[in-house]
Amino acid sequence: MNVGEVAALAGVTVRTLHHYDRIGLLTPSGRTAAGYRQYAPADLDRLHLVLLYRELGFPLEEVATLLDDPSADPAEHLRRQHRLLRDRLERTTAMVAAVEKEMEARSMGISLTPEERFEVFGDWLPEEYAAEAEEKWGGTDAWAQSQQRTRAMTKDDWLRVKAETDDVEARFAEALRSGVGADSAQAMDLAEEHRQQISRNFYDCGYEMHAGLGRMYVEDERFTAYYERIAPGLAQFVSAAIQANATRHGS
Amino acid sequence: MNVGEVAALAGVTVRTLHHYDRIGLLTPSGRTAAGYRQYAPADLDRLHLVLLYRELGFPLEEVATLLDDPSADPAEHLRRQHRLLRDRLERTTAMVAAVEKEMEARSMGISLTPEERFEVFGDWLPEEYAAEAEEKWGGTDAWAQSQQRTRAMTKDDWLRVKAETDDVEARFAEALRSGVGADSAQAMDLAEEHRQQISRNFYDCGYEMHAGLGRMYVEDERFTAYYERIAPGLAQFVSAAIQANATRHGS
DNA sequence: CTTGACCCTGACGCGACGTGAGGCCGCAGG
DNA sequence: CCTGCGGCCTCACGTCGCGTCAGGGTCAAG
Repeated sequence: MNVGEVAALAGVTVRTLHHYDRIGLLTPSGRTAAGYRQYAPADLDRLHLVLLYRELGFPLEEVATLLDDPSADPAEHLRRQHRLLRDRLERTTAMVAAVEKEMEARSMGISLTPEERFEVFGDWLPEEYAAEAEEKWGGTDAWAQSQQRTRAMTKDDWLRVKAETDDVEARFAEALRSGVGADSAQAMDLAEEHRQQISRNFYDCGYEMHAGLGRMYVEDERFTAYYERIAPGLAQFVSAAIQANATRHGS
Repeated sequence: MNVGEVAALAGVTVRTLHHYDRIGLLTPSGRTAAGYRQYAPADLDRLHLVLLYRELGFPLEEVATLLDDPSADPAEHLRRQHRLLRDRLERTTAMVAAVEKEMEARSMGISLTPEERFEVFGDWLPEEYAAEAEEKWGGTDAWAQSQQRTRAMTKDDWLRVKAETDDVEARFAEALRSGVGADSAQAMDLAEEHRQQISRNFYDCGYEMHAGLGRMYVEDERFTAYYERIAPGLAQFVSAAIQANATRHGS
């Protein structure tokens, strides 16, 4: 098959295929004497995967690394795409619910708080993150462990975990409001609880790794945003408390 | 509220807010003496709408026109967003189903045809299109009519329409395969049937408007892709048949 | 042997920001 | 009082995923 046919079949432009060829994401397996690109069935398979990952928000470069990973067979890709699509489904459902909630509220003359309204944008444990998390930490033991455990979670498990998390976060916020320092025993104890919670629910999180996480809370804007939405200054506070706790344990 | 706080609340970067300010999409309603951006609650409302439309794939410029349209009250936006989100939900569900189908097939050692695999990318009556269609034709009578009628459709209605459409398309494909010309009576009759189908189900489609549609089938790559997926050469064929039919009626 | 559809390779443009650079607030601590 | 230090400001250039010509070869049908 030549470019035009493939483009029509897959619903993309010819230019897109040229682009994928040039960046090495999808090189047609053959060329005619005149230089025409010739796509084999295997190329179509690959294109299919590419388009799905693209749709899910992966940058093309990462799609390439995913597809060129020799340790990932086709079934692996299907499973991953299935997971990501279901995440997306969940997120979209949540957004629909949020809009319906707002419509309801409007029709009753009530108005929601800003926090309520942006809720769905803040609760980004969603696909966008799933994609990136995998790039950053995919392949690490922690990641594998986390994947394994979360896959085994039922909806109830998940709600329990969420409740636990919310609880610690709320108590962090309270500590912050009450004015105690991030290096106070109270704050450090909360940090320790946070660490153990992660270890229990996701992956073995040692002090060093926990400290790394803490740093991320202030360096990655989205994590910062997550904590700032709970209370202004909370990202810094939690991060500092985690460092203090790690230091306390290390010394 | 200043930029940082708003950014944290909404889960976007400060730079994004700067950008929205510069392009006039979201201008903070005030500035301090020092030039600091000051966001009022109304600005947050607007930001919320912006982010939802953005998430739904609208280009920012179009978001601006949507939001600045004085004839669109907040409830209107909510309804539209609700609609678009539900479209997205449907599409994602279809994609999940497609992946599951492929997993099933793999596990049974069967392999799908390329057409089957790209199906979900071809059946783009989805959000992506909804967004664009509204930009191109929003405000025209045809669009309004179509909106009104499709809103009133039940799921069964929709399936019936889809079946009708598939039928005519299949007969077009058959005509093409049988080798009759696009200007044959057979082809023109099919074109006429196509026109009446649109008139019945969507909006009054006169010969001139139909000819315009036909042109689009070959000029817009995605329409072309849609027909090419049914049979190679079908986009041209249908388009030509429509022109011929319009000419026949006009002369 | 022409014609028209399809293919090629540059190369520039664009949308939606990311990412510094260089410099001005503003307020807590010495 | 001034000195940090985080937050804010405005350029301004960089990036990603293509869109869109420009200039030219290719191929099947008539």
